[in-house]
Amino acid sequence: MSDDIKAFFGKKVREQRLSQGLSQERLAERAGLHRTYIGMIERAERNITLTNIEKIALALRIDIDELFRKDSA
Amino acid sequence: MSDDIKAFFGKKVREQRLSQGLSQERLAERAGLHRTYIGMIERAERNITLTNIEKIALALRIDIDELFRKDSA
DNA sequence: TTTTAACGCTAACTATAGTATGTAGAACAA
DNA sequence: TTGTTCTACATACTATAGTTAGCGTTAAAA
Repeated sequence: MSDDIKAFFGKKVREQRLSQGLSQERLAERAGLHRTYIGMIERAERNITLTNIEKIALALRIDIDELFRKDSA
Repeated sequence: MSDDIKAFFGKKVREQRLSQGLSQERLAERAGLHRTYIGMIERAERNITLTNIEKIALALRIDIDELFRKDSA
């Protein structure tokens, strides 16, 4: 349950990142976060906070709620 | 910016909680969190993590993305 | 009144998120 | 080959989230 949500979020980030042809490093630069941190998020190894969720959404140029929508579309 | 999102989220939680006629304490019980913690979230004093975002959404019986939608409707 | 419910706010301890460094390996290009 | 890019992973430090206890206030109920 508490792990599912991290896996869900990580998958969403990876989906969005790859669909935009971004590397983890490029996304990290855009978001002002570290290269390895993005990897940890995608691998569901970190319980990310609200402010970093926002940074990633901004870096992906999408709304936050899109990172939580169940239908990927 | 990093504070706006906390305020935005806190307002959303409060809106939803009040619209369901719940006290902070009742919501806290449902979510398995502490009374004062819910207050801190609503007052934008805490940078909440993903797993607690999920707990609150579950306690409010709504999807997480609803807590991030800009149109309250 | 006083009792109760709800909330704000402070303070403090413990757990862990945030952040960075370094190593290794796969894939592909020169 | 050698070099580059991308990613996984393993630590590890420090900043802060998670959590609880306690006190004060307001408002309504008894």
